[in-house]
Amino acid sequence: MQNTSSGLAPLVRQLLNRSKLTEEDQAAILAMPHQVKQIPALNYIAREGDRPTHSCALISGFAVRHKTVGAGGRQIVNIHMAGDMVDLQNSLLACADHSVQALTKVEVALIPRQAIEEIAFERPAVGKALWVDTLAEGSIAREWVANVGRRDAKTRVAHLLCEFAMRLEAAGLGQQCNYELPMTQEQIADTVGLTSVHVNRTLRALDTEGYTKRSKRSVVINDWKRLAEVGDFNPLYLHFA
Amino acid sequence: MQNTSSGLAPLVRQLLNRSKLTEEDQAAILAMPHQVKQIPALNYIAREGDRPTHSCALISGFAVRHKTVGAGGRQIVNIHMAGDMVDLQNSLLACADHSVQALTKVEVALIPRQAIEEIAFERPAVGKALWVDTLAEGSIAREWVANVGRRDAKTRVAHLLCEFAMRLEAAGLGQQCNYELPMTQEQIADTVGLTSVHVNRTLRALDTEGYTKRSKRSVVINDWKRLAEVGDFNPLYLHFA
DNA sequence: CGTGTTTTTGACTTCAGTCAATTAAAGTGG
DNA sequence: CCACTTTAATTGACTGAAGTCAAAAACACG
Repeated sequence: MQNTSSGLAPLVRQLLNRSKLTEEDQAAILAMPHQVKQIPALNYIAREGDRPTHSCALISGFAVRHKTVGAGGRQIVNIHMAGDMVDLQNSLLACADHSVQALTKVEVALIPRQAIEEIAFERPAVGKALWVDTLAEGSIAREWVANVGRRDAKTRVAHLLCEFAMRLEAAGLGQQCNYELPMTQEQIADTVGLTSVHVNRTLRALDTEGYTKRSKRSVVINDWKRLAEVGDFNPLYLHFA
Repeated sequence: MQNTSSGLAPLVRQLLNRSKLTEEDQAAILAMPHQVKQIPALNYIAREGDRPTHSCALISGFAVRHKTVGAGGRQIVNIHMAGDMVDLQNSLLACADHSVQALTKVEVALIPRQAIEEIAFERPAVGKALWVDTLAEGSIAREWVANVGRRDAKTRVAHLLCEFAMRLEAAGLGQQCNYELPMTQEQIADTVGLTSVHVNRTLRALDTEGYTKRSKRSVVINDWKRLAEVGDFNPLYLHFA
């Protein structure tokens, strides 16, 4: 398998956003055994209750992790893009406590659990990079707790737009101030803990007040600083080196 | 340092809730260099923006991690009890994105960052246990996103009471259906994303409707199953083995 | 005891949800 | 390429859960 053609190249790219890795370490990651799989939009990559045997890295497309609550609602608890490990969570822990769903058509690399554990402990730098990614993911989840717990609708939505912008750019998938948001307003609602109707009104307000310019799914951020301000957005929690 | 008297005994106990560790591995954890420190209630163990040089395991008492949002509110994003690693997060990542505050008088063990990294890679079982704990913590954060994002007040509060009950019992610090909740109603409010007034009304309602019996800070759960039901509580996400 | 939290309660407000209908966009098959 | 469906976005009128403000009661503690 040639390095640059490995399906795991996006994973390496993302890990480098938070950790240093030698050429050798990078090559070792690229050389991990894996199987590429296509998944159509809205299909499930994993389901709550699964006991997965493989870890899964996103090669292209977008996916979310979500939970279903008793009252029938759903809450999106993570958004994933190319290069993200989608379920280290599901791999080291015995049982999935949430589902992973493709938002768009998606390509994933399935990596045997064993291979992840081996590389993590044979190559400490790689192990540490994966661990750091796990921590960063936890950090993002905590920021989301604060976002849905203590911010009003406008701030919440603006915050999401900012986070997505920065992560996209870090993943090399778009520009921070001009990108495609691959989500319906209903999916945004399930992410920020609002209803789709209110998300609609809020997005509209952000447009009207000149923070953004949207058409279809495309988002143009007119003034990053101003949007970051209404969104109470401080990128520290993303832990990009 | 004798094993049973090591300040790190609670840490080992907690790790065993999610991972298997040989006697040898356990001894190695207990033997990590560390310094015990007392911290009075409400003091800070770490502050947002710190660049910590030590990791910190809780030996006794309770602590929270919280974030401050622009509008002046605060959101508690984690609750910690004896045996929890309070800031692996802060230790492997460069910069703390939240503060850690003692809820009660607290004893912590400060462990040099280096020592954590060494043991993690010299003893894969220990490294994996720490990693699993990191993942479990992320899992709890995700459940909190769902709790705050998609559940109503009564459900949220009941869920918190259930989570606390289970974690206390797992940590060997109390009984699942009869424990002391070391938080004011205002702190509960900052945890579940409500106001203290509404938390008061909600706790009262749970009492009136017979789910719980409270006096001061003590909580008695009359019927676990019923409370878990209104709280939409499924302990899977805690990932106790 | 007195002072300062914490808990409780009541009256009123508001932000976001609900319900329902309309418009716009994106597919689909002939 | 056009009628036909389906999904997504938008808008308006009304509701309701939780927030705000303010004051009283109950504790906790030096």
